[in-house]
Amino acid sequence: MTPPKTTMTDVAAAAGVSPMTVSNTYKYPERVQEQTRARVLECAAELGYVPNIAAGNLAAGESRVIGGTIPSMRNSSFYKYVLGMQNCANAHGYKLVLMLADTIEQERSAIEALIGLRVAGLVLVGTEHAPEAMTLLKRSGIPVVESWTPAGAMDLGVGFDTAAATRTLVRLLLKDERRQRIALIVHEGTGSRRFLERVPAFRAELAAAGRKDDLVHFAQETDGFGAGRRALDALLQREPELDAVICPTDIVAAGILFECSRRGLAVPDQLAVAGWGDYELAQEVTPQLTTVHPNASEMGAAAIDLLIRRGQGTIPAGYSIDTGFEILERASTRERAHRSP
Amino acid sequence: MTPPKTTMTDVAAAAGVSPMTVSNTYKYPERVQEQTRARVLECAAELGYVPNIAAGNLAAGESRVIGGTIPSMRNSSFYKYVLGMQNCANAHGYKLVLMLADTIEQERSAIEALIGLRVAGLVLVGTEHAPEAMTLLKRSGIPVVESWTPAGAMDLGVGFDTAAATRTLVRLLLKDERRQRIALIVHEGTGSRRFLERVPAFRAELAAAGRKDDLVHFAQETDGFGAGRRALDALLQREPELDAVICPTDIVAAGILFECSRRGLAVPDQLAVAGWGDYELAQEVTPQLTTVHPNASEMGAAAIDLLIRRGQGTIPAGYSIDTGFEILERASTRERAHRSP
DNA sequence: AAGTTGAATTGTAGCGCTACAATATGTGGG
DNA sequence: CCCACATATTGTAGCGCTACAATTCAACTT
Repeated sequence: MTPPKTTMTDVAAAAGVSPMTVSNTYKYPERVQEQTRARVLECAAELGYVPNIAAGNLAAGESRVIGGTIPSMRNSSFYKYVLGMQNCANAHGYKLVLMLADTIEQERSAIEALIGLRVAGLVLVGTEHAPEAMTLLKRSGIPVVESWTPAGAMDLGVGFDTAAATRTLVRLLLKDERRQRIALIVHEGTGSRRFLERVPAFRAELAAAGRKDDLVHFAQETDGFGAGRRALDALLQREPELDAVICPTDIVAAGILFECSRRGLAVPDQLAVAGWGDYELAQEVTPQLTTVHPNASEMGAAAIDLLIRRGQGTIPAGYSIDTGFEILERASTRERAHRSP
Repeated sequence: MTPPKTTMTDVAAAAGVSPMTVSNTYKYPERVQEQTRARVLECAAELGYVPNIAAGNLAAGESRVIGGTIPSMRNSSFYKYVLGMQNCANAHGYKLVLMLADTIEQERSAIEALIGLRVAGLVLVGTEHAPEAMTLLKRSGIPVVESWTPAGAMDLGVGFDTAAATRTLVRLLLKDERRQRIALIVHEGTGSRRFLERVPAFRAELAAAGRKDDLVHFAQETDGFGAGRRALDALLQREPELDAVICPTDIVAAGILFECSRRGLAVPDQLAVAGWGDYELAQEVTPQLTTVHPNASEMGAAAIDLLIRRGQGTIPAGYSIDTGFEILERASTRERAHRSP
C-alpha cells in the first residue's frame, strides 16, 4: 500500500557516496568524476529513483518548470503553438506543464495552481485575465508572457497584429471592386474579447474605401461549424446582397462553405469567404479557403524563449515580439471573372 | 529583480498568529475559528500570498495534483476527454496538469517529469509506454490509469471495446448485402499501436460473413485529411470495386468524402464511409458521417475518479471501467435504395 | 620536505510547509 | 474552587533537496 519512496539518501548509500554527490550528479554533472557519476546513475536506475523536482525547487529557490494555460484544444493552430512552446522549452532543459482554461475563471484557478507549483514562468493566452489573477501575477514576480496578442501585454508579449491582418483581408476582398457588401464575423462570449479588435480595423478600412461598414456579426464561440451556418443565415437576412465575409476562424468559414453548398450559393462568385488561422481544414474544403496564417509554432517558441531570457535578466520589461502573419490567398476569395461588357 | 517572496510566516506575522494557524486555515479550515480564518485570508490576499503547493506536498508526503499526458490535441474527442478529467479532478479538489506527448519518447520524458513533481496519480493514453517509463511507474508506486483502452492496462484502465465497435460497424455495413468489398483504414506510426486491435476484429467479422477480408490500409497518423485522400487512392488502385470503408478517425473519413466529391464518387451509393470519434465535423460534412461516439468526457471523468478512489484505497488492483461506445448511424452509410427488379 | 594548488567530495543549514504532540483557553459539573 | 473535557492555537521536527563553505587528497612547485 505504502510505496517505498526512494530518496537521494538511499541512492547515496547504495553508491557509497554522500547525498551531495548524488545531487551534483544530476545538477552539475561536471563537478563529479566520470566513474563516480556512472556508479551513481547505475544505482539510481536500479532503485528506480527519480529526483523530487519539487523538493529541489524548494531548496534551490528556483524552478525549471514553465506553466501554460490553453483556452481550447480544438484547433490546429493551438496545437502547433503548444508544440512550439514545448520544443523550445525542452531544448533549454525546461519542462512545460499545461492546464486547460476555457474561461477567465478557470484561467484564474489555473494561474493560482501554477504559481502554487512555483513555476519558473507562465505563458498565458491573450491579455484578459481575472483581476485577482493579475494581482497575484504581479505580486509573485513570476515572469509572464502573454501570447496571441500584438500589444497590451502586462509585461512580455508575443503575437501578431490582428488589426493589420484584418485590414489586409479587407483590401484583398476589395480588389474586386464590384464587391459592395462585406461582412465581418467575430466571436463574443465569456471567454474572450480577443476577436473584438478586428472590428475597428474592419470598419476603418471599409470606410476608407467608401463602403458601408455596418455588417458585423457576433457569433457564439462554442458553436463551431454551426456558428458559420447561423451567421450566414443572420447576415443574409440583414443584407441579401452580401458579397463577402471574413470569419473569425477557419471552422466558421468552413461552416459557411457547407451552408453555401446546401443553399446552392456559389463561392467565390456569389459570396467570397475568408477564414482565419490556417487550419488543416482550410486546404481540404472546396473551394480552398483564403486564410490568415498565424505562425503559431514560432509564436510558441518565442514565448518560451522570452521567458527563459527574462529569467536570465537579458530581457527588459515590456518587451514584445511580433511573430507576423501571412495571408494565404486561395480559391474562396478569387475575383469573379469579368464577363464581357 | 528578486521578487519579494511572501511566505506563510509573513502572513502569520501580519495576522498576528502562528504559521501553523495559517497552514490550518488553508488545509483544515474547520480547525480555525471563523474570525481568525477571516483575518488570515485577508492578510494573505493583501500580501498576494499563494501557498507553495510543492513545499506543502513535500512536508505532507502527499499531493493533490494529478498529471496527464495527451498524445494529440487535434481532435475534439481528446478535448472532451481532457475536459472530463479536469471537471472531475476539480470537483474533488485536485488539479490536473497536462504534458504533451506525441511520441513514446516524449511520453517517457513527460512521465519522468510528472513523477519528479510527485503528482498524486497519472493518467496515460493507451497501453504502450517506454519500458523505462513502465519500470519507473511500478517502482514509484504512483497510481496510474491507462485510458482509451478496453483492457491490458498495467493496473487501472478505462476505455471501450474498440474491437466490438469495429465489429458493429462491419455488421452495419453488411446490412446492405450487395456490399462485397469493405476496407479498413488504420493508423500506424511511431506513436501508437492503439488502432491495430481493430484489424483482427474487422477480419473476423468479414470472414464470418463469408466476405474477403484483405482490404486493410495503413495510413500515416500525421497526415490528417490528406491521409484520407491517399488511402482512397491506394485502395481504389487495389480494388476498383471498393464498396465501403471504415476510417480510423472522422478526419480521415472527411478527407475521403472530400476526395470522393472531387472524383465524382457518390457517397453512400457508390462508396459507404464510416468515421470514428464523433468529431464535430462529422455532422457538418455532406453527407453526414456515420461514426463511433466514444463517450470521451465520461472516460476522462472515470479515469480521474479511479485515481482518486485508488488513493483512498477503495479500488482493487487491476480494476477497469468500460465506458462504452455508441454507433451513430448517419447518411454516409445508408443502404442503397433497391431498384425495382 | 614543506608549501601551494586545484579538483573531488562532503557537512551544515535551511528552503516553505505540515503532522503530531503539546499547550493554552474556555465551559460546565461536582 | 478544582477537575475533566472540548476547542483553539502553537512549538518541534523533519519532508527531500541544494547553496555554500569546508574538507580531503593527489599532483606539483620551490
